[in-house]
Amino acid sequence: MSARVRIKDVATLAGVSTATVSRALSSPDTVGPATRDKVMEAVKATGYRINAAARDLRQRRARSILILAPNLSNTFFSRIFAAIQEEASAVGLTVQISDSRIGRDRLLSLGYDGRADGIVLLDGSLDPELVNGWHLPLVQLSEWNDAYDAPRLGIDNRAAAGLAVDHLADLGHRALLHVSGPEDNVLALTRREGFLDTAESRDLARIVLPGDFTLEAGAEAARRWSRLRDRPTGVFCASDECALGFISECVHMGFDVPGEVSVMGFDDIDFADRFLPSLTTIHQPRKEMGRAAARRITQMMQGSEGTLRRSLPPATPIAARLVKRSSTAAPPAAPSAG
Amino acid sequence: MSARVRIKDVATLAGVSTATVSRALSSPDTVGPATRDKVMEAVKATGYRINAAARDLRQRRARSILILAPNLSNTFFSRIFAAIQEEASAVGLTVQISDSRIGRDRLLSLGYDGRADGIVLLDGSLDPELVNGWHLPLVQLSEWNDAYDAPRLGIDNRAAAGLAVDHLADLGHRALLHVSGPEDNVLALTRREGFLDTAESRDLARIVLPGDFTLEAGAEAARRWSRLRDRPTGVFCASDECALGFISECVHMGFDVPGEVSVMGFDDIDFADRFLPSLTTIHQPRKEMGRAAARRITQMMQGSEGTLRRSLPPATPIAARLVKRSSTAAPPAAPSAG
DNA sequence: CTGAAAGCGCTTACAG
DNA sequence: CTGAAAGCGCTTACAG
Repeated sequence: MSARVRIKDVATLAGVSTATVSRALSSPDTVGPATRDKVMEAVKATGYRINAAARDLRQRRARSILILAPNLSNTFFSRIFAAIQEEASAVGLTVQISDSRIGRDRLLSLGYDGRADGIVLLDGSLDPELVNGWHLPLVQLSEWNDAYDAPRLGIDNRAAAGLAVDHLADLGHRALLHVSGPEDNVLALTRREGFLDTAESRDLARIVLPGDFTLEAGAEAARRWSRLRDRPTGVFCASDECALGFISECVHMGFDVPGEVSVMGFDDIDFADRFLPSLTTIHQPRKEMGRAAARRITQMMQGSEGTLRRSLPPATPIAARLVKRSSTAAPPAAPSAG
Repeated sequence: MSARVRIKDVATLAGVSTATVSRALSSPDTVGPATRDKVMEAVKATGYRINAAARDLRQRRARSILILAPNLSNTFFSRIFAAIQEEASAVGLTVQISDSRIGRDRLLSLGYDGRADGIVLLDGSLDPELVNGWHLPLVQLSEWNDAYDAPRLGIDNRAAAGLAVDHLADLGHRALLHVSGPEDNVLALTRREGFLDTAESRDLARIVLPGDFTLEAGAEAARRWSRLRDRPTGVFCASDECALGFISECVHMGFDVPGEVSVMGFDDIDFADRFLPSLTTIHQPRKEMGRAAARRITQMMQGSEGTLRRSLPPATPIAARLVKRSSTAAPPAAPSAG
């Protein structure tokens, strides 16, 4: 009933010291059975719950993982968050989620304000000096930065982009367009590289248009594509959202997908399967990624303080795979290009 | 450089007491200018950051908002999370996000473990006794439960469902289908009531099919709809995901949307606009909802401890509105029903 | 304007 | 097996 029951209240009621209450709760077998029962009864009677803030301060650990992502409203992240939360919760850890674009000073504090003792970082664009200045276990997930001194988890984006190009080439496309992500984004860069390299090795014509992973960027790219003299018949977008925007705009302009142009994405978000046409894409196992990151950071948090960030055994690699659906097909028989 | 700089280290370096360092940092004008400069210099030199856990314990506040939602991977929530985070961050509060389905005991602790001092609850299905047992300011967002003793923010779901029915009726539909959400969900219940009441008042035939807000539930409902003898020509789904699943399955089965059947959703998620056909739906201002909740909980947290939960001025009501797009149209001229 | 001291609510060597 | 005491790293009346 009362707003705040402290350990002292329980101790008084049970007629023991606070030390004993603490022990009865955290390591019951170090306490005599009779005492234990008395304590448990008092706990029940008072409705006592440990004040985590006090325990954390005393033990100098927060039992909390901080997730830092560049955009909380991005659909791609939500399933990853859920997976991390699930894993963390199972081992008694709480999860804090914060936008990684909250400003340098605030970000600096987060790294060592005593409220988190491990970080899962989904942003490769932060200042490495800042990130490496955090004295906390850190795991990079999805995005990464070679200058961060921390293990990284994620798929091989370059190879995955190659899978996409191979798929379009195998269907018979001879000219490809890639709609890229933001200029400075490591995922965008590696996917673009994978696109260009594989397209070159398969001797395909290739163009890259800028984008930023969003629906609107895809739509804009479609408009630019439509004005091209020699329109590529195969399009590989750097994200599913972008691909859905591209297809949507194509259809609005009167093009048939995949009849006139094949379009594929990257990520395999939930909607990919239900879009019309359903979207051929590269599947990223987001749940698996989240779980792997959670496990890894948990390991690192349990390790001794002296453990070097890089010194843990490598995680199981995470595999991306091609998912063929209805948005890609053989190019039109009559070439649209002169 | 060193892993942990404490306030004592700063005090020693600056040649003052820890009290002075604390004051220089939290209320600079209560400290002499020369002293202040010395302290600031020492802070800079050591790279000191306040240990939030210690400050929180001492001040008995955590400067943190806890968001509790029934499913972190639900697309509907992501933009709300982002908005709350943004608002909270602006006033120096951190945000913790947790799944509200983590189990009774864990949930109980969350309410008063000293790590959060305000809760935004997006789940109306928790045990009211548990929720009301939390001695923390609480705001209900989107979902609600009349047994929770806390203010609620969100749209009028019943009226919004009426908007949907009116739209279909105005187009000329005489028989409607509603695909509902989970049986025990308050949003599902009120939307269904709004559907039934308005359909009755407009003298329309009406059927309800079960669902659970998901893409797959929508697809399943579409299959059931297709087997109906007298197929309703107007369909109102309790969520956008459900509507997209419904449409997708209809198209796969060979039906034209909206030529043969009009389908609309609820929420106006990002994809609604880009789906093919674009989705007529009820717009919920998710960003506004998140901001309103963040502001409200912040107010409540600043209020005196004695402030009753319900005693604050009512928040500005949040308005839902109909967004007409391409998934709804007049019913087919030749009625499909005998 | 500044410092010594108490205390937030716990946990944990240290004795016994 | 149990308790008294110290201490996690801060902040804040209370003196001066």
